[in-house]
Amino acid sequence: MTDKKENIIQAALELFASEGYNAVATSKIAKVAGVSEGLIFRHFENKKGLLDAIMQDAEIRISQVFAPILFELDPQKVIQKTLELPFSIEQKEYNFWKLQYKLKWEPEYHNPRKMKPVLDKLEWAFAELGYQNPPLEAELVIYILDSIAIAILREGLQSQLKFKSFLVSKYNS
Amino acid sequence: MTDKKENIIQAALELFASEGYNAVATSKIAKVAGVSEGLIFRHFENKKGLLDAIMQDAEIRISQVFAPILFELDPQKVIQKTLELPFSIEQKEYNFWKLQYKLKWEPEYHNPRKMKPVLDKLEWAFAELGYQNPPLEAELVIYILDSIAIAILREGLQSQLKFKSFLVSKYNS
Amino acid sequence: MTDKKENIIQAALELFASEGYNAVATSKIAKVAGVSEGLIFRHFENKKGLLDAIMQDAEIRISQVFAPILFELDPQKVIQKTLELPFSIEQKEYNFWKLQYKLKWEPEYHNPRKMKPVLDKLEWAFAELGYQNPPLEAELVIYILDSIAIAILREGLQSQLKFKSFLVSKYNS
Amino acid sequence: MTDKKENIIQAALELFASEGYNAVATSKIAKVAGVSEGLIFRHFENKKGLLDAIMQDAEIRISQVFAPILFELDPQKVIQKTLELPFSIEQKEYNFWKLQYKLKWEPEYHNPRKMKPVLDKLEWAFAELGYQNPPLEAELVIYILDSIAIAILREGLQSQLKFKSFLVSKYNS
DNA sequence: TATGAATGAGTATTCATTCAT
DNA sequence: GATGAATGAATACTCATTCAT
Repeated sequence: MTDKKENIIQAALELFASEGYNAVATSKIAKVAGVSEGLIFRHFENKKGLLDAIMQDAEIRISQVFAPILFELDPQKVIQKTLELPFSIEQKEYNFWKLQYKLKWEPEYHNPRKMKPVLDKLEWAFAELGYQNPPLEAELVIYILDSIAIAILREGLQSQLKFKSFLVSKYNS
Repeated sequence: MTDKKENIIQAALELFASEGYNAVATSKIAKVAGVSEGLIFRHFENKKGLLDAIMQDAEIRISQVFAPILFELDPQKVIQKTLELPFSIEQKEYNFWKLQYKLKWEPEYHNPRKMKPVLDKLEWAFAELGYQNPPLEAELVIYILDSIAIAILREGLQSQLKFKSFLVSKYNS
Repeated sequence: MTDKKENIIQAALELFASEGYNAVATSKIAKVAGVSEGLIFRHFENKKGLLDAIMQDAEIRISQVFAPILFELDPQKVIQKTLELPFSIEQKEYNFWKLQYKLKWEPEYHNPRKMKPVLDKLEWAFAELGYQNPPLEAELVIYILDSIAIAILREGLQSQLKFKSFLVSKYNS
Repeated sequence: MTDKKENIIQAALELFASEGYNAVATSKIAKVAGVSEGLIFRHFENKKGLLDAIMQDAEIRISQVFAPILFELDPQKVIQKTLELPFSIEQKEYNFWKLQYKLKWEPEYHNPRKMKPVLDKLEWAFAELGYQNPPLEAELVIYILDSIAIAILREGLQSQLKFKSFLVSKYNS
């Protein structure tokens, strides 16, 4: 990928995340990316195509984040690693995740499939540990983590750190 | 409030909730409301003023939803009533709540103060019941309920009903 | 004329004079006049009708200003009284005169007929006093006075007072 | 400057001069200029920015008109050349000058500084020729010329030609 | 690949005017 | 006479997109 194309994607990610897809003009993306407006449309079919490209990148990044959990064989550690997920988001990835969460409201971009492997693994872990209702326990953990992730993205990591050990001990049988 | 002003608010609420504030043209609001576009600006200073009016109404509605919890004196019932909140959202209020959750990403409209009374009451309840960390328990419940509410708004009540008894029994000491 | 109608005319005169006819919204006139916007259109056919009414009033006021000159029999005094005209505009009439001068650019409102009597009288005076080219002398005086009046309206009387005696002595044979 | 940008300026100058800044819609400017309305706002920040661009061009044009007077060394000729100014306005520059005079009523655009050099030169000329009150004589000449220029712009050169020799002989000591 | 001028449909907003009360 | 809600056409301005270079 050329430098400029990458610039466009970075600028768009930043702007879409902070101001929202609709609120960002392609002219602004071009300015922030330091390229001509026309170039956006040479690299991407249209504005939506640019968003799609960003979201496609996402799938890969997300699966990389999940990999260590999926390869984990100790059920207790599966749960612990999952619980630690939101606390390990790097600052430079905030925009990326903000956009993911904002777009959850657009049916087109909300595909729960992305979480399915983690959900399954969690379910397996809870089953292994003898929990009564593994599927719901697993889903609940995801819910909790979503809310914490959103809070971190909005208010910063510090504000939520208190939950880290709290949750870990809560799920330590 | 005149009929037409109310029409505008209803149309705007519906459209803002489903398509997002920025994505909705005032001309569309007018058409859906069955009024002239100009009337929107006689009643509200500008498009944002219309959103503000909607969100101001919200504060009242929200406090009405919370009232029964705040007046509850039995700690166990406080928790139970709170847990039941998302499952009792009426269909006709979906738009209203969708908008609330979507706008959480706009700092201007996300004021956690709205939840503070419930949070305090929950904390009190957990303390009464001898939980080790009442503040975090309380906040965690809110997080869970937020996620469930969002899921209900997106996928319907049916998809989440399974959580109702699951949560109630989980918090039944 | 009712109070409110008069209010409208006063407000319109003030606003038209200071901001220009096109730049003033009828809603603003109504607000300044302290009446409903609808009332403007009950009293005047439309916005232009309001301007016309103002300009019709003008004709009368202007002829009153000119009367003392037209009745003067001493040619020297005719000239002197004319020269003193712009210096005797009362502050509260500034808006009125500003509007007159601004509208000179609209052919519809610039009618040189208004000045004709004064011009004729001046011409007669210059002829009486043996000037070589009375018509041009007369017209020149009007030109000078117009420029001075405009300067006074724009910058205040003080800035132009120096011209008063200068002109009087210049035309004192 | 591209062709189209120049077209816009020409169309705007023409329309602003004849109908007034506020009375001209940007859509009309675009139509007369033969460009899309959007282009106006690519080249100029907004409607006022277009006016500003026109008025900036003006400063240059005006100083070019004044140059021959400022370089003149014979005081008598300084006066004569000044007196001839309004009679030498070319027809194709009428719009330009109309706009200058119309905008004199907007404090933002009326800057007397533009005339200062000519005024100073005139004052010097009158002093050289032994006039009693050179500053006022100079200012008076400018006043007369303004009125004549306005009359020419409104009624055509023919109507005012009679003043040319009249004034020249008046100021020929 | 990259630019930047240009477009045309669309956007929020204003405004003169109407009308029921 | 007077109000104020309501309209619809117009206005300044924006934006995604195209295209010649």
